[in-house]
Amino acid sequence: MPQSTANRVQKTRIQHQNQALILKAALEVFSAFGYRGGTIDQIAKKCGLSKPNLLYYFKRKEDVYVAVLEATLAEWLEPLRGLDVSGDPIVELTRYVSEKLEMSLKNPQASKLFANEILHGAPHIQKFLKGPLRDLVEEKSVVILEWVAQKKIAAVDPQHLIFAIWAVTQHYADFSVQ
Amino acid sequence: MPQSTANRVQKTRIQHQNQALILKAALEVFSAFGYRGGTIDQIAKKCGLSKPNLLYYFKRKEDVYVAVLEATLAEWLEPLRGLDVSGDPIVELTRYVSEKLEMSLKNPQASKLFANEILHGAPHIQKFLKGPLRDLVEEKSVVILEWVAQKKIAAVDPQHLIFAIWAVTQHYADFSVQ
DNA sequence: ACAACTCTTGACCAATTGATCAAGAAATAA
DNA sequence: TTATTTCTTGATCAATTGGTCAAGAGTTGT
Repeated sequence: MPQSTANRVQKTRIQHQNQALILKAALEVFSAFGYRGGTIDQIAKKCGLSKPNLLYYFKRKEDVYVAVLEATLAEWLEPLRGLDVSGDPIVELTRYVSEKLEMSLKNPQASKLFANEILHGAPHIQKFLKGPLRDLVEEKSVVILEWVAQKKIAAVDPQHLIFAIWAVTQHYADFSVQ
Repeated sequence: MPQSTANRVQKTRIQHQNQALILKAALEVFSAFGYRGGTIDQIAKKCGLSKPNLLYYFKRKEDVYVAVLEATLAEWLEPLRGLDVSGDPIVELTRYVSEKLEMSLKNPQASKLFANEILHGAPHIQKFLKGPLRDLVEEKSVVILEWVAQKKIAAVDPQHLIFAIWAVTQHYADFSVQ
């Protein structure tokens, strides 16, 4: 039993390969149908594994979903790193939005995945935002709060602002595809 | 058999009452969990009817969903009526967005319902846009196309612009609630 | 009161779905 | 080779869910 139980830390070549297959298929399925709409049967069929085999790598459906979110979230937040407190808020935020939009257009599936997650109250994402990625979000929240304090921008909850930018860029990406 | 079969046109008092109950509960459920996530059992329990009784008024789950969409869509498009071709595009569109945002804030459930629908490719809504509400959308599409022709705004697909405005205002509403 | 129609529901069904398990096939280590 | 670990899957389960049906309860018009 890999992954879940902790008796094996090292990953086999096969593990790497199959987990990648699963995550790729899972992104397609969950982005198209949402968490509840997507089934592990679909995912298994799409990546050519049997259902029990898929469940050998990820014990529960939710584990697959969380893994997909986690695998995509880091890349997703990347454009946020560039936010510079010493820059002009308009310029900085515009650049961020533009970078994010470009990324959304290139990867509309990830876009839909997160949009769906947010629509349902972001129950899974919040763990990550308060986990390993907490630092980044907090750091940039400070930047935004600084701008607010300097009255350069209207008073907003930084997390909400970030989320809102996500929503807007994601939807623009969705419509471009449609 | 009311509704589906056409042997009864007149609606009973009880029919009116129960259909209203169902639609209200269905809006709550579908907006919270999406179409595939929401169940008719949930809806039935929420409005105090038995499941077969609910299915007496709406034969299929999809019928309930479509009915909710239809019941909400008319009110939803209302702010669009005000778009005036002779006005300034910026002013007109800004006013529209602001009216829409206010409505979204007042009715976040409808907001989430449509957001979910759009995320999944708006499979049901398109029927309405090309149905009884086609006129309104087409009329305002002409307005937008006029602005485009006069180079007052960038070239956009009017339907996409309308959808985009929906998406943005809806998400702002969602985050305000959260 | 009577008949006709409308409404309501418990019981039931078939399909889907997330998940398990034992047992065998493959790969790896000795 | 042989033993051990990893990988794979057919068969199977329990729960959920959309939907049906027949029979009874309630309502309404005459």
